[in-house]
Amino acid sequence: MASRTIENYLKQIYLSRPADETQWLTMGKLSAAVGVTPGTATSMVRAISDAHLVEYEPRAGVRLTPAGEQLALHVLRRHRLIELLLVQVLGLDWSEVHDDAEELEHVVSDRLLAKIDEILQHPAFDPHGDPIPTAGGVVRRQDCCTLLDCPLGEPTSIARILDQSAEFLQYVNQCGLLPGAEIRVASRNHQAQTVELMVIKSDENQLVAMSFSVAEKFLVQLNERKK
Amino acid sequence: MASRTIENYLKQIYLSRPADETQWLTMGKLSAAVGVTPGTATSMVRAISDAHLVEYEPRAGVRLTPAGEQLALHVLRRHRLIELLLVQVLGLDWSEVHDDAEELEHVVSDRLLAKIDEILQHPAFDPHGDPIPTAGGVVRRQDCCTLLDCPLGEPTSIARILDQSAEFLQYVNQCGLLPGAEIRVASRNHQAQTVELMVIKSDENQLVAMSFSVAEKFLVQLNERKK
DNA sequence: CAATTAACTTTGATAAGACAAAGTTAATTA
DNA sequence: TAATTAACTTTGTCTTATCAAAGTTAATTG
Repeated sequence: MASRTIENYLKQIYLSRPADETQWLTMGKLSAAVGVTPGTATSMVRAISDAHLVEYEPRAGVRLTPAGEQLALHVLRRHRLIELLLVQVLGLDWSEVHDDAEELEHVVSDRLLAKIDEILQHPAFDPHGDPIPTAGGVVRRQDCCTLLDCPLGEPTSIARILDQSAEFLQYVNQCGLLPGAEIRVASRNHQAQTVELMVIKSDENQLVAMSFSVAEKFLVQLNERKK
Repeated sequence: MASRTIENYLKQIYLSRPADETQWLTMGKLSAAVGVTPGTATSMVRAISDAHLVEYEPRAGVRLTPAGEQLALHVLRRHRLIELLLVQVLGLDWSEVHDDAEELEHVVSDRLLAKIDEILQHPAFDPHGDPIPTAGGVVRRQDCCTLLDCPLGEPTSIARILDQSAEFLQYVNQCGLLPGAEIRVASRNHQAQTVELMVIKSDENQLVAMSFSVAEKFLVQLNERKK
């Protein structure tokens, strides 16, 4: 079995992988994501490569093998199911569950995870809108775009928050922009680098403004979202 | 903070400590309990002793300091609250929760533990009848005796199972001897080294026989048990 | 195209935690 | 009391994971 350290590296390699699948993840980005010095990342990646979980090309970077990706997705599945459990069953605030899940994801047994999955009725998304890989290691594709490139004026809803830091999620809470929230993007100002959007609530609507860099952290859905 | 290894040593020192508080726990027993070679136990105990969590007397053994005992009780509190959560909320069988709890006890944050405690409504006992130390590190005394030395003929009930192995607990399940079960000890045969007892069920009673060595693993209550 | 620089790798050292095997104590037996 | 033995400690080595600092590559810039 892969150590918790290796599980962490694989997860970060997966999460930080470049959009273009032919590209390598550079060691600089990986070491930053894992939180170790570049030299440490190099030697760990060499070891993980010996176990055929990643391909490593010196001075180019690192890339998951199919086996490594499966392992990464299992870790991610654990992480996201646990987050949902903490929110839905234990009643923790969704802005606070990330750190606990980060630890728990490495110790929860398959048996326990199956039970959690069952209790939550095989959910497809975690509290931040991140897709939960299936037990078979398949990620359902989400048809999403960010608040920067979605159509203006059309009613849509928040699907996913990409920044999981507690502070940011508390801001998201205040704005009422949690996954599922109904919104309409009112305008974009390229000079001011801001987006204005309407949050549609049952009682009253609310206008929210944010910078482009923040708007990028919100994904909105294009098609109907299942479950 | 104490490492997970140290937490484990402290927990085992607590659980294996001799009944007489002036006695030392020998290194042989400790190494067996932790599952390491004697030499490893010696060097770890030296390190833990440097941190003032235990007293160590070469060739005599080891004993918790007040600080070490508090830490041990916190680990035990986590373990037992987690076991109860897994049984009551996640619906796992009580014979299967020990191993998961063994891992989870080292990673659950104080915040999460407080939430678990709240959801379970501040329980006093885990599924095996083991007392859950309070957040302040106090263990409620149980007034118990084993099936070997409790009075004959009197109605009483099972309070606690001392053997937590899955196989044994499955046997306990079959006999219907879980904590809370109403029983009456019918007879003891010192020649055959067996105890016979009546398990009082709503529909019908059942006679169960077991050896002295197994009877010792059951504690029955003397006074009324709270909560 | 030489000099600079950013990114990466290598090297050497360290800490935690473990084992095997050799060495030591102290109790038991003869 | 000498020999034996069980229990414990010491010593040396290993693995995993880390850092700091020195060395290397390759891209950028003047």
